[in-house]
Amino acid sequence: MHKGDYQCQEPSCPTEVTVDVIGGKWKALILTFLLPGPRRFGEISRFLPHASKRMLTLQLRELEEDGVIHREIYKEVPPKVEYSLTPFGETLKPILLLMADWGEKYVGKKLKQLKQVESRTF
Amino acid sequence: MHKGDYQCQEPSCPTEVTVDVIGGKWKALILTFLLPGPRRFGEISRFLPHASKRMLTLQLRELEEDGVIHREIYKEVPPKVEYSLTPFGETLKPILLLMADWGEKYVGKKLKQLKQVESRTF
DNA sequence: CGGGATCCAAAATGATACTG
DNA sequence: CAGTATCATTTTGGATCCCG
Repeated sequence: MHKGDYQCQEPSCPTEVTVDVIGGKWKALILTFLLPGPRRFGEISRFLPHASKRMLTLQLRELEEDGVIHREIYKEVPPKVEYSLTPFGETLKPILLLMADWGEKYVGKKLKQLKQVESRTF
Repeated sequence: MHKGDYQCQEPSCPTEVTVDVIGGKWKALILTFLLPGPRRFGEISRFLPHASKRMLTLQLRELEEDGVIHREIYKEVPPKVEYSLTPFGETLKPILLLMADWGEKYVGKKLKQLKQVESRTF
């Protein structure tokens, strides 16, 4: 069978493609946040208080380049920019929902684990 | 509704938990590779030729700490170490399969995109 | 408001040598 | 074979200032 001899040579490895698109530090979070509908930059920023504006911008640009989100600029003063999932981006929905589900189920486990690490320092 | 006011404060944000577990550079790849059954360190390494032994070790340790993989050491000479999914790790299977499916569908798109970037340099 | 540009600190990763 | 240790380098990320 030699199934073990298959090499994951980017970028032709399927899982690697997906990781490349949604694997960034904040990408899955951003995309999940966009699932219900368009969001302004400030909304995303407030949703992810630990991400700097700079990082957010960088991640949003990459998502845009990959064609999963759309950036709509309203010519107003002050400026207004809305981000939304493209039809292509919508195809990620099943993965994003599954990730949210799994995480919700195991938030407790993760919290307990972090507590143990904390207590080690004392 | 104010749904936009929800803040993703780690580690209690569901999606963030999932990203934390499978979001590492090689983690999704490793876990997917382990789906069919146990694998030796060398097999994983050959599957991911772009990952250094050092990185592989680090990622495997983290996956082990998160309880998604098990490390079985056989007291032999030369040493033999097998990695396998734990029952907990198996719960990630739906996500991993979906990620592989999605990637397979859009490998072409990604390749085309990379070609465009290449041609820009000329 | 939604960024871009720049500089710098810190973290992630690579390269290499060594080991039970 | 399956790592560990150390050092060099690259990549990320934060802080700050500026701008339309």
